[in-house]
Amino acid sequence: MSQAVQKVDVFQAIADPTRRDVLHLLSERNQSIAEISSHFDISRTAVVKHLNVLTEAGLVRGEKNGREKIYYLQFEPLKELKDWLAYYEQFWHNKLTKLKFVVENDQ
Amino acid sequence: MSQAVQKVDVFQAIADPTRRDVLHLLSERNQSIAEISSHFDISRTAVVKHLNVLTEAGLVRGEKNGREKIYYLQFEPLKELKDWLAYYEQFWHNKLTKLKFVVENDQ
DNA sequence: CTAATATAAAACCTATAGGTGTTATTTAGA
DNA sequence: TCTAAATAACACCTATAGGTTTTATATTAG
Repeated sequence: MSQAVQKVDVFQAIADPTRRDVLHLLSERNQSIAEISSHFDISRTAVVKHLNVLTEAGLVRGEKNGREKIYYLQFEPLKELKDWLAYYEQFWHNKLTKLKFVVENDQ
Repeated sequence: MSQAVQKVDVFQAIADPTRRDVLHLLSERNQSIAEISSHFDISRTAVVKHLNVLTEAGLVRGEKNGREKIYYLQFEPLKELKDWLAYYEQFWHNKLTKLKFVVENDQ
C-alpha cells in the first residue's frame, strides 16, 4: 500500500494549540525534534507525542538524518479541511444572496 | 458587553465528528434539540452538551420558541479557520512556485 | 572504543471530554 | 387546571489526551 491508514483526522490533529504551533514552526523551517522542542516549555517526550499525532494525520513527515530526525510539513490533509470549509462558505453565500433578494424586494 | 468571551475555540469545537454532524444538520434546516437528537444514537443530554460547546465557540445560536429551543448556524467563527488555512495555502503555493522555477531552470 | 548527543520506548499520573441516568422546571393544549 | 412535551440542571462514570520521569538504543566525534 502506498500510504498507511489515517488514524487521526485532520480536525482532531489541529484542535490542539501546541500542535498548531508546531505546524507554524515547520512552515518557517524544517526542524529536528530537538529544535522543535526548544520552542516549548513542555518536555521533549510530550512534543514527540504531538509529532506522532500530526504524523498519523499526515500533516507532517519525519525523516531520519543521522542521529537526528527532521520533520517536514505536508499539505495534503488540509485539503479535507478546505473542502469542509468550502461547504459552509457556500452555505453562507447562498444565505446572504437570499437575504439581499428579500431586502431589495421589500417595501 | 455585546458578546460573552469565547470559551471554546473553533478548532476544538469542530474536532468532534458528532459536532460536525450537528453543524451539517443545521445547515439543512434550523432545528429544535429534540429534532437534532433524533438523528443520533446518543442521549439527548449528550447532544445538548455538544450544542453547548458549539454555542460557546459561537458556531451556533439557540433561541427559545415556546417550549422548544431552535438552533441556528452562525458563520462568523469559521473566519478564523479560513484565515488559518489561508496561511498554509499560501505557504504551499509559494513552495510549488519555487519548485516549478527549479524544474524549469534545471538541466 | 568511548563519551556525548539525539531519539525511542515504556510506565505512569491527572484532568477532562464524552457519555450516562435522574430529577426539576417551563409551556402548550385538551 | 392537569397532563404531556420539551428543555434544564445535577450527579456521576470511564476512557483517553496530554503531560511526566526513567531507561534503552543509535549515531557521531574525538
